[in-house]
Amino acid sequence: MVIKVLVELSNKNIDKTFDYLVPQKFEQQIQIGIRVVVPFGRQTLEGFVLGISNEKEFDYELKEMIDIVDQDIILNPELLELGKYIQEKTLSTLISAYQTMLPKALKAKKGVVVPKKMEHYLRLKEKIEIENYKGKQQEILKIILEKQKILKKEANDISASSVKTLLKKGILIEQEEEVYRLKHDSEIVKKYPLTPLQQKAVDTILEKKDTNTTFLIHGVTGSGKTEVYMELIETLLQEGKESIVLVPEISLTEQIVSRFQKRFTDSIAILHSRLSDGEKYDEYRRIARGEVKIVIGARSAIFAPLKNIGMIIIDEEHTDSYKQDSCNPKYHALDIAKWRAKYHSCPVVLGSATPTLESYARAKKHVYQLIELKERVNHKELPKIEIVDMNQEGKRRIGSFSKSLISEIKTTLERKEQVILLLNRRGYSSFVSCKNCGYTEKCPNCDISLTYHKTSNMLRCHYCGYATNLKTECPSCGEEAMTTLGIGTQKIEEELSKLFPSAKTIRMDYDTTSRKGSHERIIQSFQKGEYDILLGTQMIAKGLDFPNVTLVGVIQADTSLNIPDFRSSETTFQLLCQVAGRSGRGEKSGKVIIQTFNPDHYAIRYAKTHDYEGFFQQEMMIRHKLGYSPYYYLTVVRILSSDYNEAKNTSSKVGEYLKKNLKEVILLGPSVASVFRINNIYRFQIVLKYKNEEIIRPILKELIEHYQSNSKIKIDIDFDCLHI
DNA sequence: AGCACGCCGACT
DNA sequence: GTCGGCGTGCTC
Repeated sequence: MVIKVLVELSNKNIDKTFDYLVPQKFEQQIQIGIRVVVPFGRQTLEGFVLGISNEKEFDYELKEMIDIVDQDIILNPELLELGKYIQEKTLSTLISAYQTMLPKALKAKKGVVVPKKMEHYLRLKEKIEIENYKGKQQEILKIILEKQKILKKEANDISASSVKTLLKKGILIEQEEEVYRLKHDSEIVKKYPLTPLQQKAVDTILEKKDTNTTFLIHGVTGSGKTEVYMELIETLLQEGKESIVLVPEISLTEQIVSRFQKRFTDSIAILHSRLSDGEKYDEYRRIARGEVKIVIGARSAIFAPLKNIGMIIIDEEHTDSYKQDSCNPKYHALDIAKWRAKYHSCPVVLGSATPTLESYARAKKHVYQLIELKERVNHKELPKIEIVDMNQEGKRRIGSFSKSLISEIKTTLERKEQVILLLNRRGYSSFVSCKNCGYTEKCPNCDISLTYHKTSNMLRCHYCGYATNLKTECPSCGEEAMTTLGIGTQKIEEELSKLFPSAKTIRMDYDTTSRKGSHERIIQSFQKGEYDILLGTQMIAKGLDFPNVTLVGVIQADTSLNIPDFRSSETTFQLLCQVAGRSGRGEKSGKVIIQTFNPDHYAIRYAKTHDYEGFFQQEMMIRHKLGYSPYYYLTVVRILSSDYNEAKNTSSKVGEYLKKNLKEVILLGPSVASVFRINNIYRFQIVLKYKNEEIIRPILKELIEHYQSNSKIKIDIDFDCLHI
């Protein structure tokens, strides 16, 4: 027997299988999709079995495989196919596609470490008469009779000496078994009756539950999308069908997840980044063995190896973390969802209060079926939003707080209600703005905020390469106040403690949530009313449901507006709508105050009136005019090298090549990437704007292959990129 | 990733 | 003449 094995060769793009002989003793256990250990050169590696045959194709001597890693199949036929699709779609290696689909413990690796958790159990050796035993011994044996086995630890807690005696007498035997790490506690919760609107949404989707249809639920914040999802899932569950639910990031949507968990108890598996490798392995195994009917998790949960999927739900579908863009393969969970839904012939359900322009445009063109939920379940109006023009505040403001925000916080606290304050600072790319008036310099060619490059002290457009010297004097108001400094949550926290010394504030940002479980702790203590004010970055904007929050304040809406990205208006609008939706979810109606230096910006104006449709129309017009998504697809080709000249020269060469071969494609660049140097690797980029993906794929494939053997240059492609 | 092969500079 | 620098290429 000969097997074809795909091994991981980190770095190098050797993406082919190697053939090995199978020793007789393993032949029975060999299946396509399991992992085996093979000798590779002088090293020993794990790899996936992708093919089995009886004769060798080559005339040289084959080596023998060493061992089998798995009894069960890791890559089932669907995942094997899916990997090929990802390879094709993202032009990445097949092995990297398979590796990203799997939890760490099941990836093919070097040294073999399977994190198994073992426990000692006690079982009966043979049938007994319970009456023959008294006291503690009887107590232990009763449990075993009822549950077949008992944890030795538990039995020891009852009476260690009795355990010893029973073992010695040969009445009990001890066995070691692999166990799951996570406890799945059950707590039955009441089902909320659906509103007529929710019921209608459920009915509409269930009508097509056996078809490969994509639905877009456009539901205002508080319209009860989660209840709709749960109802759909329950209906499918009764038919024996499984569901996947994607949420942006479990720790940020803790409240939603716990509602799912309570309703579906032990038929649900929760996958998220804060599980340990062992816990992830356990959850994955439960899914693969068919012990789980519902999988809820962030992006990678889309690969959950369920075998009879009835529906894939993507909540907050506009979330950009559904696209993996930091490492290869750069895939979007929505594409994977569509592929799997086609495979299982089931619907995809997207939900958002602020869908991406792409999704909403598709819904309008009837590519997706649109479902509107325009009412909150509490039948209250959406919270009233007040825009505060910070240009007009002058001396009235105290620090970062306008007069109206201060007085609203004051009255809200007096009413014993809670406040959420959002500081939507995003630190990843530095742009320069005026401390005095909020002005940000934009590229004359691209209408994109310029990025500050410290090394050259220049402002650059990383779309087209335009560059200008940094001026400290603001071109708008004339003040010497152009600065890269931003305000941070810590500074705001300080100001708050001075303004409202008796209010208890809790801060939630990257710094306060890095420890495991800290999100949950912050959310729970705020929910219990231990704090009056929750101050945080955008991680507080999504999904939280606190009935006692009646005021939401946005400290400075401009920060996200000025990010040098063609989606910055959309991101700002989404963020403002999302965070506004945290207010007035209970019996009392809510209020929102947005502080900004750009009160006339359309993203802010449309957010004020909760006018998604209006924003959509306006933003579509702009995207059309500037030639961005959804009118054009965007793909970015990055040229990376530790040698500056090599990177620069190659990027021009690549630019020439693309220009020559892609006549219908609009090329931007080559220019320096937004982060010009990472880890001493210089980065140049070329942006492709196009209507037909099929044209660019073979050309880019050739480009990758051409540079594959070049050790100095790395070509990195992000198909259908969200950001440039 | 490792490790051998291989083709040029400064040494016992 | 040889020792060793690490660029290039291969691993069933």
